[in-house]
Amino acid sequence: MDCKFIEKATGAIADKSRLSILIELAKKESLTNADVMELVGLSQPCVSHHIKLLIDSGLVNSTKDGRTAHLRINKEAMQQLTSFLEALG
Amino acid sequence: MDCKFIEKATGAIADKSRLSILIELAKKESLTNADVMELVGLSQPCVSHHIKLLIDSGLVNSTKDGRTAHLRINKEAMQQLTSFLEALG
DNA sequence: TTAATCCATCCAAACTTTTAAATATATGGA
DNA sequence: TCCATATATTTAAAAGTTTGGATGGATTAA
Repeated sequence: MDCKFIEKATGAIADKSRLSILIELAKKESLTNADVMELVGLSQPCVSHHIKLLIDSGLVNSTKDGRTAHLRINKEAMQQLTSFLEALG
Repeated sequence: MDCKFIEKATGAIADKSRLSILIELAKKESLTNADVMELVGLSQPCVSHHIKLLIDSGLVNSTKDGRTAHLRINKEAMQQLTSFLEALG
């Protein structure tokens, strides 16, 4: 039972902006930082910080294509979180 | 899609002490504040505060029996959270 | 009724998170 | 090379969270 992962993952989700990002990623498969800026209406450094948090939590992956970073949901991590919470209920 | 509930619920889980409480509640069915104090090793006011947060999130229910409060997992809420996260992955 | 128990609330200190301005780094195109 | 674009980092302020001491209300026991 990796509680540290659960804490980080739930903490990453527990914010209006980051939750919007995750919901959008579930629909769109991939987003750039610029897409996220438009989505959440925050400054570029702030968006960059939220994205870093999501990546650090393990729930999101980033791959760089030239100067553009593409975000995706990490389905395995999301599945791991879901299974854990399912076991609590 | 009730984002406010998801934010509150994940925020409630995203803490070492509260996560311990939820894990214990999944095992033991019911706990008193005194049980929780022993479990997490924090002061009574602090435990009371964490429990309030869990109740406010909807993930935990409290019923009072005399002066003793008994906590339980709210399985419906936990299920709702789990379904939401499953849909993200 | 008095004392003890269980929990909630108020307060304040320590710590963490959220946010943006300024700045830095890295890539791509002229 | 030089400039524009995309993202990251640094710094700092404002807001929020975590924690415990003191205190209060309600209930039970003596």
